[in-house]
Formats: sequence, structure tokens, C-alpha cells
Amino acid sequence: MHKTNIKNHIAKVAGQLFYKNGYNTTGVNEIIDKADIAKATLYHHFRSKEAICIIYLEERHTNFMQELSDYVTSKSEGETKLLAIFDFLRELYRKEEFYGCWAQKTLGELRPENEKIHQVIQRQKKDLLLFLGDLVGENLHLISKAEIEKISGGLYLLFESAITESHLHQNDWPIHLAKRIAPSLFAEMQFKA
Amino acid sequence: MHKTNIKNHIAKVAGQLFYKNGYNTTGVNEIIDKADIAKATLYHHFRSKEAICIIYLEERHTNFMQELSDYVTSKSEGETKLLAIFDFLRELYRKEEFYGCWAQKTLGELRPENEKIHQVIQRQKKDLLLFLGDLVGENLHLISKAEIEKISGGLYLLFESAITESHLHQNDWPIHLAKRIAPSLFAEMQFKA
DNA sequence: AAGTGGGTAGACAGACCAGTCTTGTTTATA
DNA sequence: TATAAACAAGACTGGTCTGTCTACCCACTT
Repeated sequence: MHKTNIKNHIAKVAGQLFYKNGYNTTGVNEIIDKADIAKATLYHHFRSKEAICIIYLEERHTNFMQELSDYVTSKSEGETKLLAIFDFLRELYRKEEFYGCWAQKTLGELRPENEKIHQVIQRQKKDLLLFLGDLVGENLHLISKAEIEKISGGLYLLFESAITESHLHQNDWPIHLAKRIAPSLFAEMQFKA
Repeated sequence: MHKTNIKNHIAKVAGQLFYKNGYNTTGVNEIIDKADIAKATLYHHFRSKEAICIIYLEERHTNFMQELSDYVTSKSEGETKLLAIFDFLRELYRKEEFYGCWAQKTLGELRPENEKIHQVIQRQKKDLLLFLGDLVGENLHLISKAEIEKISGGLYLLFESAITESHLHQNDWPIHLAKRIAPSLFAEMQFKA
């Protein structure tokens, strides 16, 4: 273990455990065991378990958005680029250690009075929605903002359930189906480029 | 408290707590406090906390499917009936005590090795999928089974994310949007009746 | 050579967890 | 009226939880 970046190391290990086993069922003792550090070290770097959770959520989100963005950027303009978001999901699904949407999982575990994390997750999903809005705007000849919102919102709904349902059913048919029906969202639209 | 149906009473109270606050963060002590019963009574009726959880999931599901079925039955044939599933969701959303999908919430809290509950939830979602398949078959003139599966699968994906996302965003736009884009799934199909 | 800061190990506190058990009360029914 | 089942109240077991604390180590700088 290189001491250069223990904080990152803790966050990474904790994140893997949170994602796989859930936030509540993962104890700090399990984290320090797996990370091979002392408890005092953990609490030297993080104020609380919840603080680790927030770092975990933000790290995953940043990473996910970056990778998604990189992935679609490499695809050719137009319909291909829009539908590539589902190919990205399929690759994500195929990776070992896929357990659905980390944000939804975490959200479901918290009591409603925990508003801090709820807000973090809401903001992240709005991020995704904005990203899809831009993507639609850049790849379709649309007249109104309303149409962009309708189409990107539709992609968003399909995208989200593709993640969740493929995990639930332990099968990637929701991802393929989402990709297959997505084109009907912009059937009468013209593609750019 | 009428002694006639204490088991149902316990399941109901526990279910409310599980749904609102999460399975793991709800302790049996909280359940017996809120249900106003003794701990021995709880364990007289249920083998374990997990047993209550399974009853809770099954009760919710049965109830939900029955109400959904009743709701759509009352609507006129064709497109109206298919889209009524989203109106049903909107009413569900408006009710107090809406916290998204109980099954997804519960699933996200469990460690992957807990297969029993995972299977229960998988079966329930397949139930819903079958119900939608029947509904589509009865209300659209379709030629192939493949088309029924595509359309009902699409409705399923929209339906599921409408529930989840309306809770996440604390707003019912996902439900309205899902209803609005659903018709593009069967745009070129002919409605029966 | 002394001091400083990030790390280790692990005991500890105080709360809570699921589940068991004992004791006694109420209720229904035979 | 006798009996058994359902329920109440809560002590108790053995364990886990988050978070704090002490005490020590070691590598670095000054």
C-alpha cells in the first residue's frame, strides 16, 4: 500500500462495498478490514461514514458522466450518437461488478429526513438529463426547446430503467429493448450531419 | 386494537415502515412500538424479520396488481386502456406516502447472496410484464407475439422509470412524460374496438 | 537530535440489533 | 369451569454498529 493516496484508496474500497452490498449493511469495520487500514486512519480522513458515502456518490457520478461522454463522442453524428448511450450501458452491464444504479440504490436505503444525500442524487440525475438534452440538440434538427425536452426526457426514462431492470432481471434485454424502441421517440425528426 | 387480525396489523405497520424508511434501518423494536404489541407477539406470528419482509412485498404486489387491474378495466378499450396505467400511477403518486417502488428499494438494500428475496421481486416484475403483455394483446391488432413483447416491454420500461423517477425528482413530470411518449410505441398499430 | 505529522493497533463507549425466554394475563371455546 | 391459545411486558443474550481514545511507530524536516 502506497501511502501517497490513502484517502482515495479508502473511498474506492468503501465505494465497492457500498455498491455491491448496500450502504447500511456495510460497516466501517468491514471497510477498514478490506482497505487494510486502521480505524483512526479512516476517521482522520473522513468526518463520518456519511461523508464517505457522499464522496463515493460523487466519484461514481463524475466518472460515469466522463466515460459516457467519451464514449458517445467517439461515435459518428446523428442517430448513431444518440443510440450509443445504450451500447455504453451494455458494456457497463457486461463488466463484472454491475449492480444497477448506485444512486437509486443509495436513495432507497435512506430515511426521508436525510435530505442532503437526496439532493446530491437529484442534482446528479439532472446533470444526466442536461447532458442528454445537449446531445439531442446537437444531433437532431429540432425546432423547439419543448421537443428537445420531450425526446431527451424519453431517452432519460429509457436509460434509467435499462440500468435498473437489467440488474433486476439479471439479463440485458432491457438495454437492448430500450435501444430498439428509442428511435420511435424521434421517428419524424431529421438527423443532423 | 381488535385482536382479530393482529398478524395483518403487524404486517401493515411493518410494511409502512419498511417502505418509508427502508428495510435495514427499520428495527423490530420500532415495529412493535408503532404496532403497539409485544415482541413475543411479533415472533409468535413471524419466524423472522425477513419473513415479515417477504409478506410485506407480496402484500404490496398483490394489492398493487389488483388495483391496477381494476383501474384499467374501468376504462374504455383501445389506446385509452393502455395509457390508463400512467393515470393510475399519477393517482398513486398523489397519495400521501409515496416513496417510489418498494421492490426496487428493498432489492437495493440486500447483499447479492440473499437470493430468496431477489427471486420474489423478479417474479413479481415478470408478473407485471405478463399483465402488460395481455393488456397490449387485448387492445391492439397485432400480428406477431414479437410485437406484443416489444410494445409491452416498452410500456414496462416507461412504467417502471415513471415510478422511480417521479419519486427521485419529487415531481410527477416523469409520469406525464411517460404517458406522452408511450403512444409512439404503437404509432403504426391499429387499435381494437 | 528533537520534533512533527500521518500512520498503526486495538481497546473502549454507548447505543442498537435480532431473536429468546419467562412470567403472567386475557380470551375463546369445549 | 377447565384448558389451550393468543397476547403483554420486558429482561436478557450475544452480537454489531459508529465513533473516540490511548499509545505507539516511523519517516521526515529543521
